[in-house]
Order: sequence, then C-alpha cells, then structure tokens
Amino acid sequence: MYFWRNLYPLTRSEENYIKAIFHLGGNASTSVATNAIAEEMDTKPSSVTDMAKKLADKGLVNYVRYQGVLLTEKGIKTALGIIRKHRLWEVFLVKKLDFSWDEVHEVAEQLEHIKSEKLIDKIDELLEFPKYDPHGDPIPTKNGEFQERDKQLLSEMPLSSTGICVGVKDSSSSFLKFLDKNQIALGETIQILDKEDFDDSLLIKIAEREFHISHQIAANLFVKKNS
Amino acid sequence: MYFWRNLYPLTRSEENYIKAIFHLGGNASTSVATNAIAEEMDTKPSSVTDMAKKLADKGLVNYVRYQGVLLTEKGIKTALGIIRKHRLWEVFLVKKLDFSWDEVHEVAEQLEHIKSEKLIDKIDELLEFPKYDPHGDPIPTKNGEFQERDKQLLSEMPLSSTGICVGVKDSSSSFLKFLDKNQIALGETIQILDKEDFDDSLLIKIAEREFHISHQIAANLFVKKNS
DNA sequence: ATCAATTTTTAGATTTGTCTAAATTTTTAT
DNA sequence: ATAAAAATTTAGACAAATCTAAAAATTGAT
Ligand SMILES: [Mn+2]
Ligand SMILES: [Mn+2]
Ligand SMILES: [Mn+2]
Ligand SMILES: [Mn+2]
Repeated sequence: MYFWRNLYPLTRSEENYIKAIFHLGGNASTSVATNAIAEEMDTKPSSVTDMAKKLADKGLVNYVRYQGVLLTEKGIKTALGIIRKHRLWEVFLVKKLDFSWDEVHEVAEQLEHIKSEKLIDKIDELLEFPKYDPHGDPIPTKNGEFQERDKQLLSEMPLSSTGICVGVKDSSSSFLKFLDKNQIALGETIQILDKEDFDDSLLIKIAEREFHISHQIAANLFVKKNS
Repeated sequence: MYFWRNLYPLTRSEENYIKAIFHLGGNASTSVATNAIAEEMDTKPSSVTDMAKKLADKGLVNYVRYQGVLLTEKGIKTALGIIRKHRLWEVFLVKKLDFSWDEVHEVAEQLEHIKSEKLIDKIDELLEFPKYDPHGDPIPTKNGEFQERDKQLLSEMPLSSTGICVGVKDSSSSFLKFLDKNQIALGETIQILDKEDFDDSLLIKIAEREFHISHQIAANLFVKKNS
C-alpha cells in the first residue's frame, strides 16, 4: 500500500531539518532559503532541496521551487515538540545528573529524538514543569504553547541601566565556559557602569565585582531590563 | 581516506545485531546460525549475511561462510555495553519515572543507543548502582563484569520446595501484566504445594495466598532456591 | 553414497540520505 | 536592459540497510 507509506513517524533527519527551519524563522511569513538551511545543518544545498520536497509531501512545509520553505501548522507543532524534548532533557541533565550547561547540548541532540510521549511528560513532571532550559530558552508546553521571554542583548542596554541576566545567545561550550570562569550566571543582576566608544567594550558590575567585557561578550548575553 | 571509514561509532543497526547475537549465545564457543539471527531480529537471512560481513570487517564477530558468527572479545565488550545501557534505562524508567515493568522495554530499546559514557554512568550513580533490572536480569558493570544469577525455572523445582522469585524468562507485556494481576512480584517467596501430573500445572503459595498456575507460567518464572 | 530438504549466500533491486557537477533560475550591478 | 554573480535545482552517483528470487553449500535420511 504505497500511498500512505512512511508518513509517520518522522526520521531523525527529517526532525533535524524541521528544527533547523524553525530556528531560522520558518514559522514566520518570509520563507527560509535553501542555502541558509544547508549552512545551519552543515550539508549541501542539493540535499536540502531533496528534503524540502519530502517534507512538503508530508505536509510539514510549504515549498516553492527557488523560493525556499515555510513550516505549516503541522510543521510548527512538530518543531515545538522536538524543541520541548531537547530543552527538557537539557534541564534533566543539569538538575538531576549534574552536567554543566556547556555539556548538555550534544547529548540532548540525541535524546530529543526518543519517541515516547509518556517519557517526556514524566521527565517534565520529575523536573516540576520548568519554564526555561539551562541557557534561558523557553520550553514549549505539552500543548505547544511557547512564549519568548522579554529580553534584550546586554550590548543594547543604555549606560548605567541594570538588568537580570536571563539567557545566552551563543551556547557554544567556549562561551559558556568563559561565563563560568567569570562567575556570570543566569539570575545575576548586571549593571552597566561604563561604555568604551573605541571598541564598544563595557565595564559592568555583577555580584559586587566590577570588570570589563568585550562587545562580543555583551552581544551574546540576554538580560531582562529592571522595570 | 577510505581505509578507516566508518569504523566507529557503530550504527544503531550494527548495535542491534551485536546484541541479538549475544542473546543467542554468540559469546560461547558454538557459533550462531544466520537463520537464528534473522528470526531474532525479524529480518531475512540475506540481510544477516550482509551484516555478518560488515561486523566481521569491524572485528566484532568471526564469520565463516555457511557457518554463522561468533562474537570476538571486542564484540562481547560491545554487547555488554549495550545491555548495560538497556537495563540501566529500564531501572531508571521504573524507579524514577514510575513506569511499570511491562512498559519499559520498548523505550529502553531506543535509549540504549544514546552515545554518552558520562550519561549512562551518571544514571548508574543516580540509581545507586543497581545490580538487576526490573525483570531480574543482571546489569553489567562499567568494566564489563557480568554475573548471571544463580536461578532456576519454577517449573523445574521439586515438590514442596520454596524459593524466592527473582526474574522472568518471558518479558512480554501480557505475561508481566498477568503477574501484576496475580500479585506475583520479584522478591516474593513461592512454595510449591502440589504438581498436577496431567498438565504439569502447579499449586503454589505466595504471600499467604494459594492458587494454581499453568506449566507455561511456571516455565517463565525464575526462582532462587532457598539454601 | 546419493539425493532431497534445509540453510546460506549471491545477484540484483529499492529506499533514505547524502554528495558532486552541471544546468537553470533569480538577483544584483552596471 | 543586459550581463555577471549568486542561489537553487536537476542529474547521476554512492553507501547503508533492507528485500526477493535464484544459486550454491551443507545436512540428514535412506
Ligand atoms: Mn541545546
Ligand atoms: Mn538549550
Ligand atoms: Mn528490555
Ligand atoms: Mn529487562
């Protein structure tokens, strides 16, 4: 019966593409370019084209030749399901198994593909329904509700304002290790004491300590402005 | 560089074959037949032949045409690693997430392929280094030590002897649910009160209750004889 | 020892996911 | 408006894992 062959479940590769498209903004209204997906997934554009057709067949994306893809409702639901699993597993690894926040991503990349609704709901319950992952990213609920946090980059905050550190833009191990080394953790209050015009570096105060950080650091730290 | 292409890590399929071969006694001295593997894995013998060659190339089995396969030292190590993961995840699901023992196998089949030594060692630690899985099967240590339990089938115990229920031979959901329904759990003491010659059924006493069980039930329950 | 039954392997396809190289379409710059 | 550049798709290939059908080897029964 070839008609409804292999519609479900999704393969690991299909799931990874869906997630990548979501991260590139494929839930909005302007479509995501083939090359952008190829870069994000570290594959070739021709492979992306092949997959775009397959995902379109399955009703997960709308695909127009030479114009890229957009997630359908179903595609968005799917993406949120995978992201939910990824982030819950990250919380699990940190809270229950003492992983540090720079080690969890790689393992979560594997765990996010485990197929068991009961499993992830039980993990959610065990963790007492966390709202954010270790990097400050919001965790979609079981019903696919998903709220981006009110946040802005530290580099965009005005001089002498204060805010609470709520997330990172770059989750690379090297950046996270840098933050650990300098005792910059989520939840800390940061005050901008000075800005250097020459290189946009900042003098900040955090937990009674004052020090300089480069623009590159500030441009990868999210803070919530104190209201 | 095609010489050392794809030696590691093992694919999910390769891991499943290794595990199946181990379960069929591939660590002993008489080799495992192609057909037996095909049956165990629910594939065709021709597929098994293909895989046997691949595993032999990787040094995991010794394969002689028309004579089946035997695990090498390396193959045995690999099998024990996968079995360790499978059983630890089963314990985790039961102890930490309140799964019942008849639901865990399917999910553990997926989780056993997650590649992270740290992850499984941390799970082991969280569970306080359990020796047996929910079905009474022994869990290999990190170093691959593996001790089969001293046990025998209830059906082979002599009349009026008593023993402690320590495991199941059949882990099918229907059998496990039957045991739950009749409150036969691992750790309980069972006494054989009577044997029926006609159909080999038994009258047993367990937790102050007496009742009849068929030979088929008794032939799938492991007990440890009281010394 | 012979021959039939059984087991196992080979040959040739198929599906999924990937690649390279060439062709095509779209975009951008003049 | 045209041409060059960039993006995208197509065509054709390959590796992994599977299958079916046919061939070959082994086993077992007389
Ligand atoms: Mn991550
Ligand atoms: Mn994260
Ligand atoms: Mn199991
Ligand atoms: Mn088990």
